[in-house]
Amino acid sequence: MLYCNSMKVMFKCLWKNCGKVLSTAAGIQRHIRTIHLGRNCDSDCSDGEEDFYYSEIKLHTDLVADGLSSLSPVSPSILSPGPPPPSPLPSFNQLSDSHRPPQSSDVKEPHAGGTTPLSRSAPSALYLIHTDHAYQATAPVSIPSSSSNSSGSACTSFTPSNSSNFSISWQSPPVTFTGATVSPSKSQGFGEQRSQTIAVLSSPPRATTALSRKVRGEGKKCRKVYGMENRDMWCTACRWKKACQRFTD
DNA sequence: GGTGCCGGGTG
DNA sequence: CACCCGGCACC
Ligand SMILES: [Zn+2]
Repeated sequence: MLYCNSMKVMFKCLWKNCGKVLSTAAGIQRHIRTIHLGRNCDSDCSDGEEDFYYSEIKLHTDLVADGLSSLSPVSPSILSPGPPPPSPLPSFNQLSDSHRPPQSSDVKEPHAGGTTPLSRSAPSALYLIHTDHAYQATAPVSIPSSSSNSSGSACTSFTPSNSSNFSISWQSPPVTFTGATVSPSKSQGFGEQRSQTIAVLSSPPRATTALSRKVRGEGKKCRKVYGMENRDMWCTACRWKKACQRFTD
């Protein structure tokens, strides 16, 4: 067994890019009420909604310097409603801001080469890094050059309208290989080359799942947080079955 | 089977 | 545009 004498409980805001960490539950609740929910209630008019927007994290005070490997976010709905332990512990908010490799200047991740499948297993280790938008842009930025226009404009103008979000959405190309060019002429005569073992031989079974479909986000989204019965509390994107825009992880 | 969400549909 | 849903990959 470990001698985990010194353990600390913090509360992390789950709102979009906030990531604020406070040491008391009352503090994070007030933060969420005033900042995100926009309520100017004085103290205790909590209808419990702000409980959805933060999570409790435990961390050892020893390992906090380098490890940060023992952080287990648990749902705050079961935490004791009693008064939180009075331990201010300030200046702990952005602990992981200077923890990035100095190489990535603009791009989200270094992401070597184009053809490496980048089999990233056990992603929970770097979940705590909490980059601003470490999300979408898991695909190489090389235009697949399919359907090249007749005019020879080689340089692909990207039109960097807003540097906020550009979605490449590298979908797998339509590989519906049906054997040969189906000729719809019904009077083919007699040679109806019916079946010649239509085995789609050019479709790898595991077509790099990391790239094909954006590797679904980790954290809970509105649907799981609020539940089906509270659907009107979801964000609009979740209601329309689009990518959640409240809990972007 | 539940969940996140892309693509496509409707007004 | 807002809004909804089928279907799919992922747990
Ligand atoms: Zn949402």
